[in-house]
Amino acid sequence: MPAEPLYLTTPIYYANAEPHLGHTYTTVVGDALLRFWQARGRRSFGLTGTDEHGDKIAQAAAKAGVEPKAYVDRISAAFRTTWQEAGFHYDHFVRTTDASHVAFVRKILAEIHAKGDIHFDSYRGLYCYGCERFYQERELVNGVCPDHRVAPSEIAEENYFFRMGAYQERLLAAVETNPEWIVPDGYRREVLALLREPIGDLCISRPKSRLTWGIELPFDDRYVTYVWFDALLSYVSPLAERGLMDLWPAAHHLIAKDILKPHAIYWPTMLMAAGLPLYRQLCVHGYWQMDEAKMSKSVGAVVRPLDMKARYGMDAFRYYLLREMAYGQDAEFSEGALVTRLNAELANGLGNLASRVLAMQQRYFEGILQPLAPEPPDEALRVAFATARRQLEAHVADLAFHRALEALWRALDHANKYVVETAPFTLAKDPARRPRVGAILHELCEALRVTAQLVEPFLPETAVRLTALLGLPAERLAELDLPWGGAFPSGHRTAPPEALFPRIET
RNA sequence: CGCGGGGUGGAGCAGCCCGGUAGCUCGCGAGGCUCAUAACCUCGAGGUCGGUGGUUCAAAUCCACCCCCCGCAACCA
Repeated sequence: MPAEPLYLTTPIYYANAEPHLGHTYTTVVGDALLRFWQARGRRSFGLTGTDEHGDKIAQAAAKAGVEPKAYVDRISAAFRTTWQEAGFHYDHFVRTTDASHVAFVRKILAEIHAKGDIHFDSYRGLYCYGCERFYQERELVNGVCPDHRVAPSEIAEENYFFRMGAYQERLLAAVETNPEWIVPDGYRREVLALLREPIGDLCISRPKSRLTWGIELPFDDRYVTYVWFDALLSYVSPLAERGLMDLWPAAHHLIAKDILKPHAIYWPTMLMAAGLPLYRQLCVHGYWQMDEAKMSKSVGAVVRPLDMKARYGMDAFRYYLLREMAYGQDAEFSEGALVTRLNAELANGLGNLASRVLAMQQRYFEGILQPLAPEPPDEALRVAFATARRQLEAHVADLAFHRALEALWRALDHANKYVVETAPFTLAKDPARRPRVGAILHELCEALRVTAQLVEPFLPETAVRLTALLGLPAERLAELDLPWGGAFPSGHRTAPPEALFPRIET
């Protein structure tokens, strides 16, 4: 396994609404990756958090009748408690209102300004006083603001601009020479297409007359910085604060496709200007499409993660998200499909296998493990699980979680066939065949143990429960290289079965 | 106009990057088993892999063109 550490980030979620399906998906992926690599001995550090400044938040707060800080305190807390109740792992939760982050942003802005990459200029555009924002001509409907139905005024405003274009060539070279830098490849091609056009300058300030909810520029107190300089730097500021800057070059950013441009264009040029190394990889995923006709009324257009947890269990929800979407592509979210997978793959596949094995183990041997005595079908079973591990690990390294799970389920299918083919329940009727029955069940207990280990990053609760049912200590979960046959000492006793995934009747 | 993604048995999808028996889940038909969460196993029906042309001994997979569908186009993962 790689010696290089892993610094994994989710986006720093914009704190203008409570956590929904999109946030949850990215965070599930992050959690699964952290668990996966930690189990394999890789040093890792996970970051998530909330992006709390800006227009939209000031407006949302005003609408809610509270101060911006009170508003973001509430939303940020909602994210944190949601992730906690969902059982997600991460090492740091950053808020862009953290004092250390604010200080870090000001420091970087001052440095880039001193270096000459930030200049003051006049910006001319179509401004709607009702919306308090500029419009592009193509956004207007018949020349008027779509909300207020009035023609915007052309006004000039002075602002600070980051000379992003100065780094365009270096950025292009970086994208061209490193094909793994932005994955999947479709998104890299999209970035290359963007870089065929001049990227120009990036407006990075807002006058306080228009927006006060932001970080004041260190070189002009009439302005606050706007959005990206603030938000993107939150990937770095927690490391600086904690003395972990050595992790920075190992940064892998998980994002959805809507924020590709800021991450693939603004961010690397900002890093170049700041004299920091580039992040290691940008991992871009698609959207969950919602077909409202297929959603139950109680769910509606917004899928709340804790509702899903309450209804189906967190592991089933995680399984569905990871199994259904091919990372990078869009997928459709449907509760019906979730239930189908829960029943077919979790309950009938994994759950039922555990149930039948533990039941026989209980019935024939009162839970006591019997000695192994490998025969050809047993060897084939071992090969199936060894193959599953190899494929699963290769697919996770490729972010192909759907294929990783599929690979493990092929082994589980093999195990279910193995039960029918070796028919321990038939052999058990013949006292002379009892040792063979015991050996078969031992093989199956090993299969379940390996399953618990391999599935842990994706279904952490299930892994723990299955390990406990096998009568093993939780630490065993991390011992991935324990040889087949080495998990159960002589006289070991397994627990009576219990349903890991009750079927959802439809 | 541009960019991206799709078009694979009844439904939903994977496979395509690294050409060589078309796979998964659901649904349907028949049978088996009885350890198990009416679960499990076997067999079967059902596909000219959007179209045309090309490369190749060989193409769902590579290339070209075309036809449909869906997103994006300065701040929703």
